[in-house]
Amino acid sequence: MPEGHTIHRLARDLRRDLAGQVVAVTSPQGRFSGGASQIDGFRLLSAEAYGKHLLIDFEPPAPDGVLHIHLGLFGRFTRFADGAPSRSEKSSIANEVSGASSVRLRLAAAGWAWQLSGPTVCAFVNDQELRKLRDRLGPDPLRSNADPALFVASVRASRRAIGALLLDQSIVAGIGNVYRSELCYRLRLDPRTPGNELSADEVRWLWDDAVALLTIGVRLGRIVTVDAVGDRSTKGSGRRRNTVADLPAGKRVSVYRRDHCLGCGAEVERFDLGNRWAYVCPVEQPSQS
DNA sequence: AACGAATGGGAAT
DNA sequence: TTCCCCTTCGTTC
Repeated sequence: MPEGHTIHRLARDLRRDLAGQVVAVTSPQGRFSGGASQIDGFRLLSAEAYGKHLLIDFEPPAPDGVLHIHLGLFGRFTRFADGAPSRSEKSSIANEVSGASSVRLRLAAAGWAWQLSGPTVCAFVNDQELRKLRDRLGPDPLRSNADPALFVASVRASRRAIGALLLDQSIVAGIGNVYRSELCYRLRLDPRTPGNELSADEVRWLWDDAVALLTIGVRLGRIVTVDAVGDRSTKGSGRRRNTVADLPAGKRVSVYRRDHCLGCGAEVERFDLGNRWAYVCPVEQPSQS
């Protein structure tokens, strides 16, 4: 499910399956903004992620612009072999049979087909709209050319709570509700702390940890923010903890949606922060005031 | 069957 | 701030 790691992994997989191929683009649901036909039958060049946004490029003479997809909370891309829907896609099949497809977009090429359902955005956008989108996104920890100083400066200039800033895609692109609670926990930081009360080192630590966690998320295909047992990979910053291995369900996060803190067993507190639930361990993340 | 949540975000008020 | 959209899945009646 979709925080930045999901979209970057998806972009990688789409490139692997479809880059360089002529792709049949359709919208079984019929709700593709602008119409799928305008990019149907062109060669797919690349797929890239910027934060939680997925951008897909087609080779001219396809129209100028890119296919813009945002999964939102419910969106999902599913891969099928040889165009044959897999058995796990029962509901999708049932819907298609009944004539009420939930498939917003289908990308089909030799070997593989990908189907998108439930996205917030699926539209072909021109270069100007694309620029507008890029302009309202902050640095993405998963992009190698991202500038951490931008993140540090904007956080330290704001009186808003760090937990709200971490969800603001114009401050940092790609972090969602799980990572924000887990990042604050790992720094033993109350997410209600105003950004301007944090030291440059603390904010930089948040950035570096976001890079580490999101990278692991891409590799594993799921969010894991807890150190694997026996993992001693603390070289480098020393303070940095690197989560490298997958862990069993129930041991992958420390506080998010948990009743008790995985670290110390204290009862986890939950409160609204930026219109989403934030989770803290009141023992390990004591409030400042 | 009906309801509520869910790793999100934009538009309207 | 509040409302609304998107879909799936688990729980409750």
